[in-house]
Amino acid sequence: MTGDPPPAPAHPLGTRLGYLLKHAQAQLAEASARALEPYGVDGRELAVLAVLAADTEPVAAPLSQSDAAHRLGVDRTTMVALVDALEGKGLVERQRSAQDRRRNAVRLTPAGHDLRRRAEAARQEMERHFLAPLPAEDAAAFVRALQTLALPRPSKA
Amino acid sequence: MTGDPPPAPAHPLGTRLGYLLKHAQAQLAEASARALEPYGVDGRELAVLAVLAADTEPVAAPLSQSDAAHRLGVDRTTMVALVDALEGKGLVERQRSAQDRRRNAVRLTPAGHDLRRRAEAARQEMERHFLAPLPAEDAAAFVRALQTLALPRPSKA
DNA sequence: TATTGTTATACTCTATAACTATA
DNA sequence: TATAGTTATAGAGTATAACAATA
Repeated sequence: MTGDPPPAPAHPLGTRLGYLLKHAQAQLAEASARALEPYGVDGRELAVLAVLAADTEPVAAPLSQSDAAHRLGVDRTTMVALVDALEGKGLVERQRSAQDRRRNAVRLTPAGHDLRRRAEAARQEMERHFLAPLPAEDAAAFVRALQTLALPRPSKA
Repeated sequence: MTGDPPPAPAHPLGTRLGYLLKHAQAQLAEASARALEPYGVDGRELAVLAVLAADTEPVAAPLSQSDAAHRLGVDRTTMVALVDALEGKGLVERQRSAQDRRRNAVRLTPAGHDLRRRAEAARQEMERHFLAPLPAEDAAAFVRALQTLALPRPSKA
């Protein structure tokens, strides 16, 4: 009557979403650190460069630190240190806005544009490798599911 | 010739695995905190109770702090504070092992067993709700993919 | 010598509060 | 009054180093 017990999970915590997400992130963070190490930036710094590049390419007004912080989902006080680091590496420049002198226009330098392109390619390659244990369709479905779960949900409207 | 530009991603970072995993975890952490708040434990503490319960139910020797730390994937110094907290809440007991007096046998108290059962039910319900935006099959596939990606890979053998 | 539990310490990431200069 | 940038500070989480007790 008592059926076979379910195959004891090799990892007793392997069914807990919290544990799985935490460790998936840890694995990715390690791979990301390795992949970006030659470029002298970490994942968060590269994300800042990406955000700046995305809204700088047209003739549109460059982003302020607050703008960038908002798009990145971090506090504006966190962005200060981030921009400090990137500026110290010569990848971005601060410039007081003429229209509103409270704001710092943050722009990619030519070196910043160049590094961003190369580091982004490395990141994409790293992500491909990270997802490689999954069949291509599963990998795509995984990313879609993550987007559904991670991006703001309209439920609490 | 130039086809329509790809629908600008509402989130410019919504295709970055690092960003998605980080935010998915943040969403889950929030939901977890809410769900477990009535029980007075957080997700990590509940995971400790689960690990202890899994290996205590048979007559097997109870786990030491090191054992528990290893199964949880945390440092043994981290486990000290975790057991301190759980002991302070009356959910576990430390007992010097008679066979090896260096080791602390950590056991669930009756209150610990009871709370673990109830809090685990709440956690499972929380996870169901968290995954609810996904069709059932996608949710199952997502968890399987996470297991593949999060649990140790034999690649570096 | 090696291991367990422990403490002290330090480091990362990030948020809050308060200040300044501008608006 | 409100906002942008900045600084100082504090908290969470976790790791490393060193020590005592035990093997």
